[in-house]
Amino acid sequence: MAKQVPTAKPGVRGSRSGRPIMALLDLLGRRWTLRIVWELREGALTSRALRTACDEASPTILQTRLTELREAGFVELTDDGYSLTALGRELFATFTPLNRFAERWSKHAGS
Amino acid sequence: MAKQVPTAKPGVRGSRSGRPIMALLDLLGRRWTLRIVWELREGALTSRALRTACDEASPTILQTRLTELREAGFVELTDDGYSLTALGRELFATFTPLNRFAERWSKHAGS
DNA sequence: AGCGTTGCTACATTAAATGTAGCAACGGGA
DNA sequence: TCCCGTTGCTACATTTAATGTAGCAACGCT
Repeated sequence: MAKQVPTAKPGVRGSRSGRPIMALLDLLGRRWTLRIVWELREGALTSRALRTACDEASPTILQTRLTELREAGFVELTDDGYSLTALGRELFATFTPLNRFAERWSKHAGS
Repeated sequence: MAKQVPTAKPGVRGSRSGRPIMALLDLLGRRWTLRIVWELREGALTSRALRTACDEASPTILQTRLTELREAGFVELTDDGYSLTALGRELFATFTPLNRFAERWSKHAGS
């Protein structure tokens, strides 16, 4: 079963400070998590396709992150492969300004 | 000197794919990075104060992340301690929807 | 049956983070 | 001037996480 409360696993301190943003930052601040959500933005991917999209990251860690993301309710496994849930799509939507910011950042090109 | 191009260090694959968002996701997807930006949101903090804010994270990794964030142009060291640059404040601004999302997520409370 | 794909796991190696300690440099006081 | 607290930062041994390679069982297809 999925967790009933969106609390990130222990391992990174500050995960259970009670502030949801902390749990979220903790979860998103783990390797490949942001990338996975990003790669699923346009639709479902099979585990292998996701692995390819994530530059052949090790299946071990992808599986770990996918499990975490599923427990958090951001990702689900459908007949088409892994896919963002409605909640996951909401999460991705918050990245949109981040993407635009990244473009500006690249123009900035060093301090 | 700071890097001239906002390319995250090697170590995580997909850092130098040419797409700025990838380099940014890579940088932000490292432990404590998001948290540090978050904790600096309201003003400068000394390295010790930041460490306290980050739940006594090890100074080693905080220093590493601060160096990366400085090279990326998001953080600077002022007389008052570590502080977000104008660019860093822009970055933080993109977190605002994330914060609101985190609140919704906590209400959602498991799938 | 045979093949290819799926999601997923084992496990040894390598890399990163942690925790504790402590450094040199600066700034007050006394 | 000497002491004391603070600053930013580093060393280093231990613990934890990620990587890379291999391979499993289950499903679908022909």
